[in-house]
Amino acid sequence: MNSMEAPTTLTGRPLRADAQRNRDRIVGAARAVFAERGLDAQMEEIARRAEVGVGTLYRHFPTKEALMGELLADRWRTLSDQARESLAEESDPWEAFAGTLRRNAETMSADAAVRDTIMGSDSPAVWEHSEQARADLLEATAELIVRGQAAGVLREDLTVEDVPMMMCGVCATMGAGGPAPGRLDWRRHLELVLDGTRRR
Amino acid sequence: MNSMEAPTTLTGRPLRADAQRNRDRIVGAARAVFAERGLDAQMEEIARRAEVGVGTLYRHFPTKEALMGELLADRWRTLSDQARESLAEESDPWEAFAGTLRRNAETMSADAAVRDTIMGSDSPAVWEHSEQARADLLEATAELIVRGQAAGVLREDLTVEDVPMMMCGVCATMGAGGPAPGRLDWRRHLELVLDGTRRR
DNA sequence: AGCACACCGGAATGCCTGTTCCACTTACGC
DNA sequence: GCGTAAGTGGAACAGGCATTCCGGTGTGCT
Repeated sequence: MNSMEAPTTLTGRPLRADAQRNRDRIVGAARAVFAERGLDAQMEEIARRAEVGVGTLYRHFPTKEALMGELLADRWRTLSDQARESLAEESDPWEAFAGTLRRNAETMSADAAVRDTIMGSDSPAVWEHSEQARADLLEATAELIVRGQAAGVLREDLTVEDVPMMMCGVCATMGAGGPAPGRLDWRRHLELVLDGTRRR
Repeated sequence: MNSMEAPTTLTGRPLRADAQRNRDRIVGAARAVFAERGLDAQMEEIARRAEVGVGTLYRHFPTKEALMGELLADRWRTLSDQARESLAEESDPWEAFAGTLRRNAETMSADAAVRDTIMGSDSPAVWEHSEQARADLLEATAELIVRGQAAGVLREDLTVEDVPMMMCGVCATMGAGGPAPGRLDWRRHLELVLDGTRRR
């Protein structure tokens, strides 16, 4: 689960050994830099961290958005994997639901770029590449909800679409120590929100 | 309530008539442009909309952040005025609390720049100018909470700081039709969150 | 009316960042 | 070993945008 890329070039041939190595380095560096700096990480920094020239970076990914798109799809795979794990392992429907949201929130708290993307003040180009992966995540989420509702622990009117919405909200409070006075505690925020999804 | 500016120049003298007129135009234009474009509105557009040269704009406000800071303080006055109104007019503690949040959310939904500021991925320079106004808002909010808790309609552990946090979350879903697939409905989000603040 | 000085406009400046270009290396099949 | 297509680095380019500069303009006061 959760691999990364078809290692072929457009002519069908497999990537040359050094090219493949560089590609991996770039993806790794991008993951790190995007995670800490968010969507406005700089291409040059990514290149530097990958110990590669910018030119090389652009040989592998046509634009910044394409690069981010790749990572985004991967992140969504992570999230839906985690959801499906809860679905399989956890027998208590409430814990399965709440636990998934908690775990996924934890994941997003470590990646500023996904947060930025989810809160989406940016171009659609980033999203395009990952429709499928996102759909998978929604599917898993839907199952969690149905199960919770069947057990009578989740409000009847809770929708799949509500979850990304709430997560978007929680992500907004994760901005690493922004200038907003008074500490924001996203874990608490999440608990508050979760309580709002409980069957009264 | 809710005025705007000391109309004096640094030498103490009152502003020249035309200067005062321009200043007003600038503030008006800035309010509009910031409201619709958010924090990354462009100075040139503000100047254009105010029918004024950029130079003039900079004569009145040293930087973009200073200008935004001014508007921000004003917005906070709006919000706390609304809170105090509820406090005075509404006798039902729950409605006073929930109504204020609803009204204030409605206000913020009309102003992209405050939203951006609250979600704060930006410089502290903007905030500085409005500490006082923000403190006022928190004070009013605190009263709403205390009253609600006394009446037993709000969870006992709800804090003043929780409110900006939740509002921050709701604001995140207001991004005017961002690229995120599936419509986000901030009003629903707010209701969900409000339910989370209710006494069980 | 006439003079100073406050004000104005907007072209020009400077910086930041994504993207392109191309002379130079290097992997790999023969 | 050699030739060549694939791959590389990083200087240079381009567009966007806040901010500055300064020659010109109009207000307010006497």
